[in-house]
Amino acid sequence: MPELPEVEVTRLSFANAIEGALIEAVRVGKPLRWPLGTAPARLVGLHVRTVRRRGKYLLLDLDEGILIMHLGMSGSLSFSCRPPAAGPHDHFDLQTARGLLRLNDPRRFGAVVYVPSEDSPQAQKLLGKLGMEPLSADFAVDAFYSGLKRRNSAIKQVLLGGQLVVGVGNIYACETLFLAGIRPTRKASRITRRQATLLHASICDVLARAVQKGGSTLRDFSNAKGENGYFQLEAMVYGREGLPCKVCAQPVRLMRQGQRSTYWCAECQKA
DNA sequence: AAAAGCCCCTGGATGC
DNA sequence: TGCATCCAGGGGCTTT
Repeated sequence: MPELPEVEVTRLSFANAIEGALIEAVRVGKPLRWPLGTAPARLVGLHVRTVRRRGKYLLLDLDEGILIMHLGMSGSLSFSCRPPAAGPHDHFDLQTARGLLRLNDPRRFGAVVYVPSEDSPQAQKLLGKLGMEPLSADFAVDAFYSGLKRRNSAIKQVLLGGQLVVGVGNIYACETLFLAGIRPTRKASRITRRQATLLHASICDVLARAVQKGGSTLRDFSNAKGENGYFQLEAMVYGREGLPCKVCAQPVRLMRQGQRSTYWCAECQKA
C-alpha cells in the first residue's frame, strides 16, 4: 500500500507525539518479513529519540540503536493512548509512556528490525542501495538524468526499482509518467534531458501534493491517527482503466510491466 | 552488474 | 451460498 507519501504522512502523524517517549513494553505477533533482530525485552527502558524516513522505511532512533520499520503492501501504523485489544493482524506493539505504536499488516510483507546503527551490516543490507530522496535537495536533475542514461530497462521499472530515486511506487510511477507525457515502456537510457527534467519536476510535484493530501487511501490506508488520505481522488490514470483521460478523453489503458499494473494514456504519453 | 522472474501472505472482488 | 481465480500500494532473492 504505502509509497513515499503514505509513509511520510504516517511519520508526520506520530513523530512529535512519540519522540522522547520511554519504551515500556514490546509485543510481537505473527512473524513479519524478517525477525526483529533482538530480544523484545532489550528495547524496554530505551527512549524513542527521533522518527526519520528513508525511502519507504521509517527509522526510529533509540537511545541505542535504530528500529527500522517497513509497511510492505498492506501495513499501517497507529499511535494511540487507549488502543483496543490486539487484533489478528496486529503484529507489533511498541508500548511507550506516551501511547502505543502498533503495526497492523494483514499480508505481513512489512517488517520491524532492530539494528545497532545505520552503518551496521544489517542496516546497510536494507538501506545501502537506496537512491536519491525525491523530496530533499539531493534529488538533482543532473544526477537523475545521468542515472537514467545508465539504465536499459523501461522507465517505469527504473522508477519502481528505487536505486536511482526512492519512494516512487506503482501509483506514483504511473502518475508522474503521465504528467511528464512519457510512455511507461520507454527505455530509460533513451529519455532526453528535456524529458528527464520534466519527469524530475513531476516526481517532486506529485509526491509533495500527495503528502499534502494525506496520501492515497485505496483500500484501508490511514495515518497513525486513523485519518485517511485523499490523493487518489486526484489520480489522472491510476485505477482508471477504460475511463476517459482527464486531459484528452481517450480511454485510459492498462498493461502489465514486471507483474505490476501500469495505467497510462496512449494519447498523452507519446514521448 | 544489471535485468527479469518468482515468491512471500491475506483478503476482497468477480465469475461460474 | 460456495468455490475458484485473480488482483492488490513492496522488495529481496535467484536466475539469466
